[in-house]
Order: sequence, then C-alpha cells, then structure tokens
Amino acid sequence: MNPKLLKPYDPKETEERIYKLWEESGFFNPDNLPGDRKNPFTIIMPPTNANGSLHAGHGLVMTIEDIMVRYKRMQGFKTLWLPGLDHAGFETQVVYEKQLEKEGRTRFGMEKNQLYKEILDFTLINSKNIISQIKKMGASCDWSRNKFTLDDDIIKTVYQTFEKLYRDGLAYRGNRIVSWCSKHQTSFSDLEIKDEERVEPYYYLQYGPFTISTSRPETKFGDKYITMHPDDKRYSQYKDGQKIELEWINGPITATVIKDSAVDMEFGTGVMTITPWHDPIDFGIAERHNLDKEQVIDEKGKLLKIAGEFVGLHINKARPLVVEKLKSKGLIVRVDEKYKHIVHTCYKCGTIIEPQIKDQWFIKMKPLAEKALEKIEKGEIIYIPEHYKKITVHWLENIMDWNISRQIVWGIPIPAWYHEPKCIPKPGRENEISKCKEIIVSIEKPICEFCDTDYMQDTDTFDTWFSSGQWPFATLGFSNSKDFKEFYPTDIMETAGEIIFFWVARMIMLGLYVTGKVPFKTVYLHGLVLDAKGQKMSKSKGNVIDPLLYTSKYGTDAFRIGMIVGNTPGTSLALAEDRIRGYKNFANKIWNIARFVLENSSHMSDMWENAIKNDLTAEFDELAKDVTFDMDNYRFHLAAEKIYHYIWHRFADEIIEESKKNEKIKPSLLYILKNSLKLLHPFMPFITEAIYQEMYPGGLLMIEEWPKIK
RNA sequence: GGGCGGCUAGCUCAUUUGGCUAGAGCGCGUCGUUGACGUCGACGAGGUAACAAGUUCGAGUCUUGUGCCGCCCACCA
Repeated sequence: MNPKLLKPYDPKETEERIYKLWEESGFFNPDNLPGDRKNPFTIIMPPTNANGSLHAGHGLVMTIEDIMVRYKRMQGFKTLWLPGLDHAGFETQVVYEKQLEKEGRTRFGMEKNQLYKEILDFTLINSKNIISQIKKMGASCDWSRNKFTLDDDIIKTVYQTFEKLYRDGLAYRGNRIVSWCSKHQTSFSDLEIKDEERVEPYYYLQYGPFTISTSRPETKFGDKYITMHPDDKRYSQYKDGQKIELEWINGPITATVIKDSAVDMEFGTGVMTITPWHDPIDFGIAERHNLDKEQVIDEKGKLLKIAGEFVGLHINKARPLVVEKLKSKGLIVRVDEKYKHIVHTCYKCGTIIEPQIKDQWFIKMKPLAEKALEKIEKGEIIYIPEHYKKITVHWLENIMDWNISRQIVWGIPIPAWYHEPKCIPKPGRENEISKCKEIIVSIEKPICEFCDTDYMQDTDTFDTWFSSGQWPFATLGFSNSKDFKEFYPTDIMETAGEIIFFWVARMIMLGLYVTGKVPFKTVYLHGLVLDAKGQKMSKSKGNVIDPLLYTSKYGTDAFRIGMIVGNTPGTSLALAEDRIRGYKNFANKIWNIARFVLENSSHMSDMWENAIKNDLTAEFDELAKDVTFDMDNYRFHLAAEKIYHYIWHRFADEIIEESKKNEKIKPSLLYILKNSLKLLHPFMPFITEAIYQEMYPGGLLMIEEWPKIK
C-alpha cells in the first residue's frame, strides 16, 4: 500500500498534485474529452473583477459551478466551463484611485494614457493572482479559453453590438439629465444610485403670491418658472404663461406660470418652482414646455455665476448662508426641522448625486425588454429559485433608458466620432456642409468627405456592464466560430442574485438582440455569503473572510462541501469556521475508510467487484438514484448531505463495522467505496481523485462514468 | 409608496409536488474507545415550526390576516 495512505489526509500536498494531474490530462478542454460526446454542456463563468483577490462569494461561485460541470462531465456531456476576468471599469478605477491616494497622487490631471497603462498593469498582476486562486478552489474550467473583457476580440464584438444598436436607432446620444457624482466625476446608470433616507430641515419659501417648499434652498437661484397642475382649482386664476413679478433670493425676477400635470396637487401647496438642470422631474417639465434650462451647480458641486454673491461656494457650505439670506429678506414662511426624505447618493462614496444635463449615450431599453419578457414568460429561461423570475419581470416592465457613458479612463472607449464645431467645406461641397455635423459610429477614425476638419473621438468609455452584458456570446466568438455554434445558447448562468439587474437581465436582452437566442437556458442564483454572525462582509467592518485562509487550514474539499450543505439557492449563507472544520474531519474519515477497504481488498479483482449484486449494493444504487435526482434538480445541498450521511453513518459506522465480524460483506466494500467516490467527486474533487488514483493508477475519476441509474 | 424574502433545537440552517416518532452540522451531557480514524463510537438532553383563523382524513408545507426581521425597486418638489 502507498505509504501516503497510512498517514492522515494531507490536503496541501494532495491538492497541488491532483490539480496538476487534471490540468495535464487536458480534459478541462471539451475538445479533448474521451468518448463520443454529442451533447454539450456549457457554463460561462462570471468574469472575476481583476482588482483584488478572491473573496468568499467567489469561493461559492467556483464551488457551485464546478459541481455542475464535474457532474455533467461524468455523465458524458461535452462540458465547457469558460473562465474569464473583468476589467470592471469604474469599480477598478475606484480601487486604483485609492491606491493613488495612498501614494499622494490623484487621477485628476494625470495623463490619460498613463493612468490607463497603470491600471492595466494593476489588473494584469491581479489577474495572475486570481487565476492561481481559482485553481486552488479546484475549478475544472478550460483555461485555454480564458477571456478578459479587454481582449481584442471581445472589444470587437462590443463595438459591433454598439454599431448595430446605433443603426437600429436603439443607441442614441442624448442631451439629457443624468446622475452625476461630483466626487468621482462621472455619470451613472440608475442602478448605481443608492437611495438613502435623511432627516433634514425643510423650508417653505415665499415666492411671490405662492408658497413653495424645498429641502435644498441653495439650488433655487435660477428658478423662474412656477408650476401647478392644470386642474388645480386653487390656482385657476393663474393662466399658463402668465408673468408675475416677485422678489427672489438675489433680487426681483419675472416668473412664468406653467401648468403641467406632473405636479402633484396633493403634495404641499400644490405649486413648485423648477430647477431643470438639476432635477429629473423639472427637466421633464422644461422639455415639454420648451423652457430655459440653466446650470446652477458645476461638475464639482460648486455654485455658478447665477448664484450671484454665492458664486464659487460648494453647495454644502452655501446652504446655511442662503438660508440666512432668505431669512433676512423675510422669504422663509416656516421650517419643518425634521423632514424625512430620500436622497440619492453615489453607491461608492455616498456623495449626493447632483443631476446634470450632459451629452451621453443611452440605450433605448423598452424594445429590448419586450423581447426578453416574451421569452421569459414563455419559459425559455428557467429561474432558480423561481421568485427571481418575478423580480426580473417586474424590473423589465418598468425599465428606463440606460446611460452607458462613463467619464472615466478605465474602460472600452466609445467608438463615436464628432466633428469640430467649425469647418471649412471642401470646394464644391458647400451644400453638403450640414452632413459634417453627423455623428459617426465606427471603430476606425472617419475622414470627412465634405470638409478638411478632423473628427474627434468621444472621450467617454462604456459602462462596464455594457460589455459584460454581452459576455456569453462574446466569449464564444460570435458569430461564426465553431465554439459559438457548438456551445451557444449556454446551459446555465450561475451568479449572485445581487446582480440580477446589472448583469443577468442585460445579458438576456443583449443576447437576444444580437444573436436572436437566449444566452442561457437556466439562471441559477446564489445568495450572499455572510460572516459567521450573519453580517454582511465589508472591509470597514473588518469581517471579510478570506476563502484561501480556510482552504489552507482545512483543505479545499472541506471548504467546498461546507459551503454547499445547508445552502439553498438564493438564500444567504453564514459562513462559520466550525462548519468547515467539521468537514475536514469528514475528509479524514473518507481517507481512513479508503485505507481500511483497500487493506481488506487486496485479493479482489475488478471483475469480481463488478459482479457483486446484493442488498448492500442495491441500497447504494438507491442512494445514487436519489442523489442523481437531486443533482438534476439543482438541489446540491441535499445531494451533498445525503452522500455525507451515507458514507459516514451508514458505510463507515455500520457496513464496515459489520464487515469486521462478517467476512461475507467484504466483497461489497470496494463497490461501495468506488461508487461513493464518484458521487462525492463533484463536491470534494481532490480527496476523491487522490483515493481513486490509489485504487486505479492511470485512471482518472474526473472522467469516470457517473453511476448508472435504473 | 410598490415589490420580494424570512421567522423551525443554544447557534447556523435543511425538511422536492401537504402524509410515517420534524432532521443535519456545530455546541452541550453521560459512557466507551488508543491496530481504519490529527480521533472515533454508543446513548442522550433540547423544538406548542412567530402568532391567529381557515381549507383538509391529515399543514412547518396550501389560503387569509397580524406581528417582527431583512432585502430590492420608486422622479413627492
């Protein structure tokens, strides 16, 4: 017997050796798998953000997906698990900015190319680290197909999609109000905004004959329209367009009455002034009535000239001063000191979102969402757990246009070109000069036919989710690659429930739009991994669990099965260290079972092993059937628990104990051990493979056939 | 304001279409093991399944309501 087996199980030595064995077999790559495998099984791994190291959530992703893939591989499918890394635009830039801060530097004022290059280097270093960590988790993914969101072919696909959207009128450049973070100096989509409840003073102000109310008096300088609902009888004496002279913050102004049904009659006094540049509702009213829009606050959050004496002040500093001035002019009617309301903040830094009007690229989402809804409602995509379907449908039904422009360096540049404002037409082309103003969407820099002026490329980059939203078909080489034809649509998208809108819903929409097919047939969503006390992990709380710490302490197999047992899809998991430790004992138990069985089976041949049929093997087959059923229904937590329970409390405690007294049982042990290893392999791949190597040198459990079910 | 989850043993959670004395891990108690066991085994304590009503031969599981806890969405200035 191999002396290794005589010692307790040593995960460190084993895991490295076994992973190498698998990798060198080439069987992570579906093209190398033995036998005639007609049916593909595909999972595209959610690309890991290349800005840090693996956290516990990644540990769960790698475990669940590896279980699915190993199971299907053993069942004879042509399995592809395609790994990848994400440049993670804004997220990564924020991480890098923090690093710059530590060095006393800042991205503002930095040469763009220099910053880009530095972040690229940063992600490349991280990527290497992350890949080695994913391997430590035992992930049997095809590294030969590994993708990065900034690979040339991915960017090419993203550009093609954008061009198609533009041609179809679904991507448009709009001068619209967007959510702006004055700290990060970029706009966001609606999903990156966090609502926060605050209690602040609320001011009722005298505005001519009206009383208006606001929590932000420092934004009101330019308010020169007074709006009310057209049906509001209280104000029926005022006509739309009527001018009213009144005294305002910085002196007398002429206000214009506007009637618009967006005004809520029930709220406050039923009248409000509008600040179209910095408020979405007000912007809507201004658009409908073709009103002036004036910027009051600049991109850094400071007041502009329109604020008069307050010019240059940051809005936070300006508020008390403006209130003071309003008070001295007698314009404050009353103050509600404890007004509870919702403010929008940057999800990253908590800075108040200051809406601004900007030229940005938007995607018209309604048409895309309708197609997605149709497919989802037809059941072409199965959600696990099911309630995520409802959540998705609800979101899709109320979808708004998607702002995909980001004012950051780290990302895929938007391939749109604009003409400089002034141009001199080429001789004979004077009549066509208006065509110069057209926006050109193209990868290559366009050359103007009509004049000699240069085109300038859009300085923004895409929202990172715009590129990752195309991940399933982009990674497979859309549109005419062999992989795309063979592996698309993919089978399962397994990811965190948290990013169902950010990523999953968008993949469905973009996948359908570009390829005409759903990108995956099943969505499996796991919950959050929390700390042992059930608290959300965060760096500031200092309760972040490093999965690699646990794998090195207890072995990867123990970590993996510890994350699975008792963890149902969609629900969050409190990761207690004791739990993992318990499964380390289990690993050792299996190791010892193997030692005992092998010590007592030296006289057995394979033929004999296969010939056995009795009550014990029949009982095992029943278990295998049960477990297979659970696997097919994504109940990995049940499957794992049943195998665990069988191996320890039936096989070891009873069958093996009995065999010490009853020689007749011994011939069954090898059968049970071998097939138990198969059932357990997706969950605990290292130890099962290591034992299998002792039993059948030269074989490979990873590609062994899953127990047949009658 | 709208929506979605959860409430089961001291802790963390299971319990597939309603059906045998509601289970596991950790923790706890007693006893025993050092020739498969970095331990393990045997036995045990511990639950009115948030609460109330209903449907049913039968409900942790279905319906309704109530109460907590959590999450998501939302242009009430």
